[in-house]
Amino acid sequence: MQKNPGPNKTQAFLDICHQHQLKITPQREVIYRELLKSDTHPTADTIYQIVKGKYPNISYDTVNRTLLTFAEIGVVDVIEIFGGAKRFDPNIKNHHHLHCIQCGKIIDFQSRAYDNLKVPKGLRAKFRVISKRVVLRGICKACLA
Amino acid sequence: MQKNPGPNKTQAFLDICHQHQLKITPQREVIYRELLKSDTHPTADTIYQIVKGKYPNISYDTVNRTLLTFAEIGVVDVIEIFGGAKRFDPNIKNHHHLHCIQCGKIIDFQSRAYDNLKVPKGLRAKFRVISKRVVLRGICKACLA
DNA sequence: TTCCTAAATAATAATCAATCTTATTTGTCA
DNA sequence: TGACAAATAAGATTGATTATTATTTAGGAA
Repeated sequence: MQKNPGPNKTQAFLDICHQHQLKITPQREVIYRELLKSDTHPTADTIYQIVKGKYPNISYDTVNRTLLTFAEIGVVDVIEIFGGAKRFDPNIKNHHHLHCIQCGKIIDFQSRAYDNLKVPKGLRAKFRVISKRVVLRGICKACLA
Repeated sequence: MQKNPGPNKTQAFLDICHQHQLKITPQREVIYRELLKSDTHPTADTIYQIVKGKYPNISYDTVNRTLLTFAEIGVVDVIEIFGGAKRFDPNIKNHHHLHCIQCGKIIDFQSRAYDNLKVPKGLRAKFRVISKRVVLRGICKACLA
């Protein structure tokens, strides 16, 4: 029972690439596909290691650049983790983070309430808010045990 | 009219060092003093450049290690900025961030409402929350102009 | 279909932040 | 004061990311 990206997501990806005048290359396709299959916020290097199994000639730079390009056109999200490499997340729905300060793990969660947080009145004149994210730092279940 | 750290803050700093059995070295004192004077969330390198003016022999490693030590004993806060070096913040009161995605600036703000955010019910069993931070990403006033 | 061109890639070098190693120096306490 | 553990300086090392450049290729035009 493997998670299946489904043709819909893949098609949407191709459409967005076209919208942005990005060429569809085998590298981009395989990178996107592998990222979709993942559920652990992989780093560029993790994706690189996986993809290299199928395309031994691919370079790390291509993987990293491609993932950043994906972030620019909005098909993936980039997560910055304290003290570590960037992580890429195919889940682009607005979400928030649990950050375990023991093991460093980042866990996504959804919260309608957090999505709808009110921006403090005093700020509205000084800053145009585009997105909101709540980061809860603490200890995850595994580390508590 | 320069911002003055004041003897109280300095004394509190010395006390906390003693509590943690940290030796009081000239390097630690000057690094702490310069960080207190700053209001721009400097990086380790920024502090290094400033301190080097007074102690030409100080090494980057010492500045960086010292700042991390300060973070461990809770006298400074560490901020992770998307795609950049760690930044250090002498303001350890709970606070939140505006992150301008244009110029990269981080602006602190206080919000009682955000401090008191409710943790979603479903999470409480899975995660022990220690601190909460809201990051509002958008465009700052200067960049809007 | 074939050709052309701009875009993308691979390979490598360079950069930047952060950490480690080791010899030396220095706070702190007895 | 003297001893010793802690801290520092200097330089090397690691790891992630970005830049450079020559080569290849996707995709539109003829």
